[in-house]
Amino acid sequence: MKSNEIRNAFLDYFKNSDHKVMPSASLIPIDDTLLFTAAGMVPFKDYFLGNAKPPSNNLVSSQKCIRTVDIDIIGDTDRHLTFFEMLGNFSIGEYFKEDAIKHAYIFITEVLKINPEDLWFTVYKDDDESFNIWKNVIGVPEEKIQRGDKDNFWQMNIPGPCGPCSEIFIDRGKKYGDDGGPIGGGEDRFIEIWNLVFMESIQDEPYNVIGELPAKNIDTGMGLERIAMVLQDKNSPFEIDTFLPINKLLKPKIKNENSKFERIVLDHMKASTFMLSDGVVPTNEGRGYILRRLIRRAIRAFYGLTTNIESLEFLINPIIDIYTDQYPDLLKNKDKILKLYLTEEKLFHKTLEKGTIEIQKLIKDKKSFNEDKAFFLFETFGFPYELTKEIALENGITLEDSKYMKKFEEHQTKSSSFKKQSTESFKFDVDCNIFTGYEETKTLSDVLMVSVKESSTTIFMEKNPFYYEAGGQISDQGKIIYEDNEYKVDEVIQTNSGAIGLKINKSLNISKGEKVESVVDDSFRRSVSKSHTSAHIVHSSLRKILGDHVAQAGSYVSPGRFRFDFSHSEKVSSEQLTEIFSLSNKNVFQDLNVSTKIMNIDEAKKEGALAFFGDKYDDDVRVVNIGEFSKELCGGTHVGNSNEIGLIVLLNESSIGSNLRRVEMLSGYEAYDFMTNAYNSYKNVSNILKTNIDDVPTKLETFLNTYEELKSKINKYKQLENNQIVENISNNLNVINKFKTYIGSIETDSVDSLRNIAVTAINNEVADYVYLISKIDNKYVIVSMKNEKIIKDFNVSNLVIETSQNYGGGASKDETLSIGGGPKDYSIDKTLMFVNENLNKILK
RNA sequence: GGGGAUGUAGCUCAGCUGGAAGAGCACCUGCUUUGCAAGCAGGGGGUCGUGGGUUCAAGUCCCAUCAUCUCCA
Repeated sequence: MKSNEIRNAFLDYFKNSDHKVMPSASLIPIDDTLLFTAAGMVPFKDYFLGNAKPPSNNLVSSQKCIRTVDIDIIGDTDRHLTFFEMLGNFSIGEYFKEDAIKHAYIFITEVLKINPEDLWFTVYKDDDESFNIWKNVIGVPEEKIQRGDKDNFWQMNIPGPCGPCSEIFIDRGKKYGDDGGPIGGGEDRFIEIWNLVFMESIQDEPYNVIGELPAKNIDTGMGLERIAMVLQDKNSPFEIDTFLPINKLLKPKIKNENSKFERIVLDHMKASTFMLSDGVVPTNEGRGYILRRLIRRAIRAFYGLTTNIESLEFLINPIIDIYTDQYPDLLKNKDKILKLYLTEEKLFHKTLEKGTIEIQKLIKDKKSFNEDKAFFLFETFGFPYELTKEIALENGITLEDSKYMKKFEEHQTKSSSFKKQSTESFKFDVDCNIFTGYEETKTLSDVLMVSVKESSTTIFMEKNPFYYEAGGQISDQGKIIYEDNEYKVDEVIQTNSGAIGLKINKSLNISKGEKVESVVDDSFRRSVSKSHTSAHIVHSSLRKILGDHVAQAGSYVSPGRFRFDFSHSEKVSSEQLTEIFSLSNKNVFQDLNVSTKIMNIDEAKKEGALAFFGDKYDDDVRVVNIGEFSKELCGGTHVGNSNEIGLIVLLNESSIGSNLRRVEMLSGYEAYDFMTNAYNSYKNVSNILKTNIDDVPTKLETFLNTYEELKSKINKYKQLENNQIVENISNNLNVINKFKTYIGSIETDSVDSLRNIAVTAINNEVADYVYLISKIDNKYVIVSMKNEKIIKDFNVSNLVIETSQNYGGGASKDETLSIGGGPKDYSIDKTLMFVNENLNKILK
């Protein structure tokens, strides 16, 4: 069976068993605590946690996934992949163990027609219920059901649902390993194909089971690549139909066989293609960094396979072809994928070149080149260790992996010292309170819960107009009114379950059931909304002027001020910026109606609404329309009409990492204020220049030109003045033993001049030795110079250092030209006398 | 979030224990040549990332900050 057929068979089977088919979500989860969608249930997390209502209690999906925990072992095993598709059926509080097991068994044996005799099963050690279902309901022989420990218990790293699971294995026969079943037998022989998770318990913070879940859930996952491998009778997933076309292209380029490298290239290029398509941009942190590592590892592995330096670009189009039916976005994003991939490849080449230069520098000193240096190269320049090792070997240096790894681990522990988040956790037994902030800024409501801690009170109302920081928009500010007293809201907080609470830094005596009015600061809210709507307009303009590859990478929306980060690989030219912001403001002045609509996700996508981070999975999403100009999924607050924004002003465009740019802007009154100040300054300039505003640039230019002319004239005069002084010197020379010397105090205005005088006197051979002292800005400066061709064996700096000490300073140690001085007062005459005496002794 | 490195002419970079801002390429002018990175002579171009501090004196030392690269989380 082809992968496509398996996928369709799976979806069809469950569709016919009363499941709703859900499309594959983006690889970037909405949940920002996760790096990637790593399992089929990730997009449904909120349903399982009870934070949102599912469109149907029974769901089925084929979900694209990225799993990077074992990135380092990819290629070493037959089983691991970075990118894979997860087939899964889910039940939120409807069917449980028995039906889940039945469905799985029927699908595997009847639809996929796998011989029941090849199947093995595991259950959690205490889970007799599942054991009995397999044994009695399905009729599996007892010896083929094994009891496992941790591997058969599913839990997340947060307090919440957890539960035992049952796994289905296929015995691939003796040639793949030892007897003994999945627990105890050969790993490559007994292949896990399906994991059935029975969410039935609740765990607390250190992950101990503390009770039963009121609504029990089913979450299952079957790796498509793995089942395809079994059905297509291949040794590894790299040989199945979704790898075949690219494998065929790679094979002819291979000069040095290495199955690990080969697998890395295939796997990582596929994963990278999907990640790029879903909007991940290679950068140096978070998701982008994972992507960068994947791309770079692929390139490095490819270099291990071939002798021709060639781009791996040739694999991208075929990968898109393989998946284009199932994931049409790939084709749509083709240009973006290729462009971003190639810039990353180029960047990596640069890194390698730079690293090569650095290693050549370090390896010159062969004795001191060691594992520490190798790690330094890796850590600071990203130069791969294997390459360092090779180059070291060419230079007769052997590096020990264990020493290198020790450095690596030190670095890891140093980096992982994370700062503790001080999130207070509230046990809150109400789903969610109601957000009224879209309609009003003042709400009178019942108090649901109050938490008093030390000197602060956090109040949860049934209804609440305060916006909690999300989608870049900062939390609202305001107050609450209780028994005619007003209290400032110091912080808006959100519980794990999504309820919004207002924290007041005072101890208040309010109890459940009382009425409290919460009031959002109106002008604050209006100001934020102006910025948020502006951000959408700018986003749209950026895409129109720069292209569709522009994707939001983050934003910050506050009153009057907002910024927008987006993927783009080069500096935005000032012409483009002008275009972008004139387009944005034109739309502001177009009086575009801003409307929000709750609509079906598919419908919204069909209409081309832009989604920020991945796709929302509620059937109903909130879409913000700004006329026809912008359409985005968004939960934030907005103005009613674009003209309320007033004005959008660009402050700055900059880079915030490779492939990431940031624009910072002002909106509303702040924009006006900025422009007015700018205009006033400009007007001031025109007043100072005594010209009208339009002529400022030309006038300024002529001024600058004359300034330059004058400057050079002054320099000329200064030179003349200096020459005068030099001439004066020439008339007052003291000849000591044929050497023409001058020792004296000079009146001048800068160190530069003094030095210049000395240099002119010596270079023009007016004198053979000068010692000049000058008082400039209440400090003493001494310059002494000799003609090194005539006076040898004499270090002029000695005298300068010695005399400078009287002034509380020091001097340079140059033998020919020494500069020194100091801030303390000391008699110039005495100094000159001292120098005279000493010079006489030295030169005679 | 934590570590490491870098920021000097349009580009690539040098600048040691503080003491006269440099090289190569590119550019401009002239000459010589008209053939593969042409040669010779001359020239323009720098707030030494930014802001403080120490010092008689900071590209160089200290502090802060920004940007870029890189590793880890």
